[in-house]
Amino acid sequence: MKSKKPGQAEQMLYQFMYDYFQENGYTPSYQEMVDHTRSKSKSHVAYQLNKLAQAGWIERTPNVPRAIRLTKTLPAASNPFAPIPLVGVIQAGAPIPLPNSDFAMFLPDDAIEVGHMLPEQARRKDLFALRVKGDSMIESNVQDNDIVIMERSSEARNGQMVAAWLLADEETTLKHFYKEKDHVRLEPANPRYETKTYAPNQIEVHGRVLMVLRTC
Amino acid sequence: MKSKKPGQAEQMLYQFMYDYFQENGYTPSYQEMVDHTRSKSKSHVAYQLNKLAQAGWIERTPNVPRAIRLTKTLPAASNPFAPIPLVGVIQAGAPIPLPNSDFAMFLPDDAIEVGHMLPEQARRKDLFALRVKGDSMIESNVQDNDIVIMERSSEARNGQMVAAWLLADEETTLKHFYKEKDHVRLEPANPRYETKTYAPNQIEVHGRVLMVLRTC
DNA sequence: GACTTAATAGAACAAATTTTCTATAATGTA
DNA sequence: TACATTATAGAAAATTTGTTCTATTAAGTC
Repeated sequence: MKSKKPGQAEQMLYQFMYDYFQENGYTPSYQEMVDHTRSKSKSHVAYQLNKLAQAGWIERTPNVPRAIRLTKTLPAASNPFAPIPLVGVIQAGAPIPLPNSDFAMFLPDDAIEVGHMLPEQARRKDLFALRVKGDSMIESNVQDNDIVIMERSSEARNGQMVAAWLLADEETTLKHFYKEKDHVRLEPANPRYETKTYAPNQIEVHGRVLMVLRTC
Repeated sequence: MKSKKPGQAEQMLYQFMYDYFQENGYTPSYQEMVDHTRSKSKSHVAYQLNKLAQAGWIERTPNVPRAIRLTKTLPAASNPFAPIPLVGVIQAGAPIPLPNSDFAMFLPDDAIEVGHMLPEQARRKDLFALRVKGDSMIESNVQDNDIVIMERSSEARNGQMVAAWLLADEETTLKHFYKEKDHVRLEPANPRYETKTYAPNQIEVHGRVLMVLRTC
């Protein structure tokens, strides 16, 4: 398993593929790579792609045109205002399943989009946002329809507001987190809802709230 | 120009393409669509794709395999915690060009990611986030390295904090916006920086700040 | 019901794309 | 220097893929 880092040539190839994908929504063909990089043969492109694959930068499906997955994220060299889709709900009251995986109703003339952008940074975080449904956190200043910005994290300290995945119910819920001797307590901030406890292996913390965003 | 809405069959086809793309990073071939939808011929798939294209749901590049762009966003039917890359900087001090379009150094072992999610919502907004560089907004409680969550908007009211694109410099800057009789004033909140005025056609407002996020 | 239009298949075709193979230059190494 | 390894080309071959054409069925319409 010799997986050296890609050389400069491969990096440039990757950059080209990245920009191309950003621009077109699909990856370039080998010929196009030849036309836009220093490589002058498709076989050489294949050669370089093998290296990128070995290094874990890309994933390919053999024999399928334009089936390259770019796994390394690059800062957008193009329009920093490019919008990105934004979907998802989290339950703050009685938990309900979020992703309505059934067909039927999905069609989004009304898809919200959230552009985004952030640069490389020393202490990078893995952030995500959820729209809150339910009012169980109402006393923590989180209301129905708010958006919570969260840091992805599988751990939490007591008192923090977390997004927790309930294994048994296959649902996500937004609650205050308290770890006790042999169980985990998830406590809503609204006295109308009850506090529940779970075995530690019955919940997964997915992230903790960094900030609340009210889109009004 | 008869662009009726896609029927249920086309919608299902779109859903399949969407899920497929979500899963594989590239769109399916016509044959694969035949295999996974009710259509039993590639020509029929092409027929349906034409409708989707007419309706503005997809964009295709003729004669290019798997070159379908899905323009409608669907709620993620899968993992709502899927991370999304997050890149971009905005200048709050003396403007600097943001996207370092040059090659050389981009390679982001340190790409920040911001997962996201939001559902369909009545009053949907087009949001995006920027990392702030510079300290010109320091008195408005926006510091270097902060992230501002913004609403995309080409208009702004006086006093709002906006991301403005300076046409002459091809740079984006974060300032307070004031429209006056025949020019626009962009005012930093830090007295160490000067207020500048621009002809209305020399700046483009791209969005206004909804919220500040400190990732510390 | 007669007739026009839309929806659906199937097969043949033309085109684009990835692989493979062979060959040559460049580079490193003992 | 001799030798092995890595980089680079070129062209042919094998696949995969989108397109076109013809036919058949279903659906609307007067």
